[in-house]
Amino acid sequence: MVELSCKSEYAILALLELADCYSEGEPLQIRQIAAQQNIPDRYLEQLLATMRRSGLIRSQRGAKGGYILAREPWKITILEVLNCLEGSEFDRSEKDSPAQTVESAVIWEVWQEARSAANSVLQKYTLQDLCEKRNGRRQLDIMYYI
Amino acid sequence: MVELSCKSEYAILALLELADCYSEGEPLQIRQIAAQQNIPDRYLEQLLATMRRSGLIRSQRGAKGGYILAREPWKITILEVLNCLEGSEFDRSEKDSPAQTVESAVIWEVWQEARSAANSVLQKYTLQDLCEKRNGRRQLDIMYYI
DNA sequence: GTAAACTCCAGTGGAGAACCGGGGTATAAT
DNA sequence: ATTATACCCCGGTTCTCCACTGGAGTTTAC
Repeated sequence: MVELSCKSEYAILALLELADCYSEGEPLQIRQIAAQQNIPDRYLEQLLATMRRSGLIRSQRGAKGGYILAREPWKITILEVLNCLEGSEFDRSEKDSPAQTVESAVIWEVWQEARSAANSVLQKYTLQDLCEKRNGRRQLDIMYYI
Repeated sequence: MVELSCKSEYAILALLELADCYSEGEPLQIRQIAAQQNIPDRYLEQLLATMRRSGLIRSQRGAKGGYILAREPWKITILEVLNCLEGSEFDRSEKDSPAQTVESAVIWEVWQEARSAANSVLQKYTLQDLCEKRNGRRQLDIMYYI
């Protein structure tokens, strides 16, 4: 019914890369992330920029520069990431519309209930969780290969 | 994070109208629904057409024609309505993408989990439920008015 | 001071949303 | 039968957003 946008997937993929080398303290560069995850680099650049502006990641300019997570991987939830990207411009004044008619209000409430159900799922997963999930999956793949 | 489309809201509003006069067995006309809920009628026509094609409502052509719910109001869930409208054209072969990389697969699974959490909320509400919610709300409004 | 990175701004192509309009067809009432 | 009333089908339009590209500027390591 609602598809995950390409944008959001790219962003999460990039953050997973950053989470991987977070412990090393060395910044990762756009090019490397883009190559690793097969993302158009000029586009990824924009996504990283918006994530930087909302304080999810930090950037280091100049040669040997790149991006680092602003917090530990287990302190960044998937919900945060998606909110940061999807909610780019919104004046809450009318997006969270008070709803003109009674029926609209009722529909809106149901929709909100569904939304918050989804959100609570997205909130319980951190970047760390996804990394571990992935590692587990990789192990499985290796075992099948043998 | 994800807004309810205008289209879907219109559709549900229209169905609520149809649910209201379902017991009478008389068809309701586009114009009346449009006027009642303030929906552009030529647009509403298209939405009703797609809902008819997917068997949610029935139509009566000619003079004294109009639309009627195909089933009782408590047998139509909000999820059904949304699925019918949003999923217009989809070959499941690649929308439910098997995901190329391991990380994509992991992300996709989390997304599915969130989606199905939202869906189970949308599935538990029927048109009947919304009508009752609305009636309750109207009662409240009257009481406040007094 | 130069190369390697990020930063900002601008624009393009395609897709879908939200419409509008015209001509066709079925049906009830006369 | 004819006519008025409604649905039916198809097409086009405008607008916005997504995914992506490009260029000129800025910061930093060496």
